[in-house]
Amino acid sequence: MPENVFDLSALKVSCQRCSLRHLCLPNELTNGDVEKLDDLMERHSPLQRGEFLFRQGDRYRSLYVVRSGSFKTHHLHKDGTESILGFHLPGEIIGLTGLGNGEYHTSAIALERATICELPLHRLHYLAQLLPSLNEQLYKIMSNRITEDQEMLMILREHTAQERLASFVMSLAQRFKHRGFSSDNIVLSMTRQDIANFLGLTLETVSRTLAKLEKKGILGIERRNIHILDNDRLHKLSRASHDDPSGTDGDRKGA
Amino acid sequence: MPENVFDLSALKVSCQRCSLRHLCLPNELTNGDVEKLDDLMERHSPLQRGEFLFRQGDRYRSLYVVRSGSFKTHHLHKDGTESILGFHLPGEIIGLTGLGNGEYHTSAIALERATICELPLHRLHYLAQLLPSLNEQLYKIMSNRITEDQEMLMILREHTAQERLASFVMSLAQRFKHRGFSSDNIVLSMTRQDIANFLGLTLETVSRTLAKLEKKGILGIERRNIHILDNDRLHKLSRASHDDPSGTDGDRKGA
DNA sequence: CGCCGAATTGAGTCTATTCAAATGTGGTGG
DNA sequence: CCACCACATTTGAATAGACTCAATTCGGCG
Repeated sequence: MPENVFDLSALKVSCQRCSLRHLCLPNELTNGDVEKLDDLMERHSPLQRGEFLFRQGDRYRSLYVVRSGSFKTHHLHKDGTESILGFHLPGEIIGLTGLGNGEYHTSAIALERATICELPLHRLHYLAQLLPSLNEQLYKIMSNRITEDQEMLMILREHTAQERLASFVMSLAQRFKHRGFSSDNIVLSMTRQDIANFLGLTLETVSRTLAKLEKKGILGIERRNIHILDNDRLHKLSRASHDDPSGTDGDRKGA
Repeated sequence: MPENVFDLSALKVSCQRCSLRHLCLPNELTNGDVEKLDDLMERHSPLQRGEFLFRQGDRYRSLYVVRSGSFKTHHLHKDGTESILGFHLPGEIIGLTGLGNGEYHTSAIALERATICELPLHRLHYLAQLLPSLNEQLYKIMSNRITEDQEMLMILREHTAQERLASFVMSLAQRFKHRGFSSDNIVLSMTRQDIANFLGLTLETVSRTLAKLEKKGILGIERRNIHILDNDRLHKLSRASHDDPSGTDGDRKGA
């Protein structure tokens, strides 16, 4: 790649000049505080696709922020099956779980070539004194994370396959948009199986449902590339049953 | 009940003498620190069944700890339906969501007569400086909460009605046990509808499934009272499909 | 005693699953 | 260049678990 504007790993990185600054830990911090934070953070060489950032059961080391690329976190059950707990885009935090008992209870895996910033645990300990505003920021981040997980709970409990997929696509689109990327042309870095696992469906159902959304003219799908053709109808599908009783699509759930 | 040993609201309460001390915020704090915390906390007169502790959309006020009784938190959708996000027993924290955007995104309702302790937000702000160990404790609590929500996600995605119910009952039993109550005789303070909503099922399915567990001799059920008759089989049912491939019960999911 | 909500029980339906096979894609090596 | 393999994805048919609709029972309370 001759000119990759977003390949942050090639630059001498700093929070201050990072394009993700407003999405990430430094959000809402003063310039002086960002400078202090900068000294606490560590950077590393990129991870390749499939590489582990940490493994379930590892002693808790650090809080991580995705700088480029994407990750998935998953929990491994004793019988070998896995549960995907989330996908993580640039600017998002990995490693909020595990502070409680001192070890990660999930594994984090790069879905593509990716870079991260690291905030080691031992620095977290005196961070509250050094950077009170970052301490508050961390409270907010964790609180938001709880809220997000709870929203996911609601989606899983009350939504059909179609609604889950619609929510999933919209969520990704919004997160892309928030990062300055196109919001109606998203690239999936995960497999259908990963999506199915995350949404509590089978990969067949994901495939079928995406095909159905394509046939309706709501999405354009070519392998990992998804074009959002009709945002309004997608939005209606994603939460129609709860927040918007109207609907223009033909087939609906139930009698 | 003429002599209710656990009716803490009748005592002049303090964290130091509170029987919940080791379950609650003061956990792992030194005596001196608990004394400081004591000064930050506020107590109130009891709430009656059905009373709101706070409502969705209220400006964020405080972190709450259940002292006695129980609560449910739920999110109200625009169409009037509700999603129950959790049940809260003595020693458990309410109000971790909402720190992020400054307002509660759920409502908290007493399921029975209940008392709470309150830690106002404006005190949280300087708490990090005053009580560094409590600050760390709060990180742990929030981290654990994220972990719990994620475990709930896994249950909802991969478990049948029977497995969900088994997990739910076991979770309650463990939490009761942890509080010094009987672990094989639990009293439900919530309705079947609440349980169904929480587990992503219908109340009919909850009723039927509980009946099935009773017929198997695993549970004894009389209205809101549940006796755990066969803990081993209950445990197997709750997560047999993932963490324990063996099973002694007759009917299983799938082919 | 009768009302009302909570809970149980029954019958039929539907969504998503399971099992199965085919298609497509990318990479490897002859 | 193309055969071949591994893997992801699509598509089809049948099954099953949970849902919806509906009626009944139970229990508390005025």
